[in-house]
Amino acid sequence: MRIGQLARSVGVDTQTIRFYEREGLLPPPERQDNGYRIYTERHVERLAFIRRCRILELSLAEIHELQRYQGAPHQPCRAINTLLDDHIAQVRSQITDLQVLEKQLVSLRASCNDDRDIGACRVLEGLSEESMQQ
Amino acid sequence: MRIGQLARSVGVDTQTIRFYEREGLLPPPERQDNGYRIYTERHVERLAFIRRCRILELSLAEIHELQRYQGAPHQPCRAINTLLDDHIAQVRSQITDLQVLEKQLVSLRASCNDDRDIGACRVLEGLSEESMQQ
DNA sequence: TTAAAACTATATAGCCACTATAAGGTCAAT
DNA sequence: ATTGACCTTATAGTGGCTATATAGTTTTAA
Ligand SMILES: [Zn+2]
Ligand SMILES: [Zn+2]
Ligand SMILES: [Zn+2]
Ligand SMILES: [Zn+2]
Repeated sequence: MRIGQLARSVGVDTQTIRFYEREGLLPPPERQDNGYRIYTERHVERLAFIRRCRILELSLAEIHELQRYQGAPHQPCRAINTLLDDHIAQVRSQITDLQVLEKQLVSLRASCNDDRDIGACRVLEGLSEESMQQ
Repeated sequence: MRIGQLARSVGVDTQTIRFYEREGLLPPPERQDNGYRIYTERHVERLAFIRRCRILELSLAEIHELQRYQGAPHQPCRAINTLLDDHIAQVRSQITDLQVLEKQLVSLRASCNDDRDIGACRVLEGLSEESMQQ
């Protein structure tokens, strides 16, 4: 199959496929005489794997690491689970940070209503005050 | 004061200050004969404002917009509050997305322990299965 | 006094994971 | 013969910095 069909069947852009190839995540496929890339079912699976990892927001480096593990099936899988644990920890830390952020924003927003002049807007005041610093 | 002192007093890198100047967030300061930038207290305040906005993860475009509002103090502040409301909505949506992500990751992680061969690792299986797609 | 350290300047590239644009070659159908 | 859909490579842009290279200036210390 050609790149367009692969792209449609997995739901990514053709540019993204070429990008993954350049980044070493997708093996370079055979070429037709005219230079067109020709993909196999293996490529579909490989690309789908990448996409599922990306949905979980694993980085390309992490996906690369997982692919290396796939090539060594007789080693213990501790490293894979460690990778996942680290990623989960990072997602949790992002959530916590954003929750702190949300509180600060809501508190700032609550300091003003919509019926003031900008010159008297407490939101702008809040952003201009030293007290808001951290 | 020169750029280094401004940087230290607000807690940013000198490069960041020059970057903000290029982006139009910080007005170009006077220069000494040798070309060195000379800043005033106004610049300190302006940079501190930017930094406080950045702590709240407002984008440079949003900060630019707020600065424009500061120049028109006799207009109603509705636009400011709308900007903040939009930003809060976006932060909340990020939190929700990350919470969904966390659940998926934890569920995937729970499917395996550390004592398997990579060839039998359920985490890798999960990432390779079509069922995980969405 | 001079050499080193610390500061300043500009310009340019890199980060991440794409996305967009340009400029062109290939192929099937009309 | 031309349209249109597809393919190719190369290059630049996104955001908000951060790092590097190269060079000029000021301050400090031997
Ligand atoms: Zn990760
Ligand atoms: Zn207001
Ligand atoms: Zn925002
Ligand atoms: Zn496992």
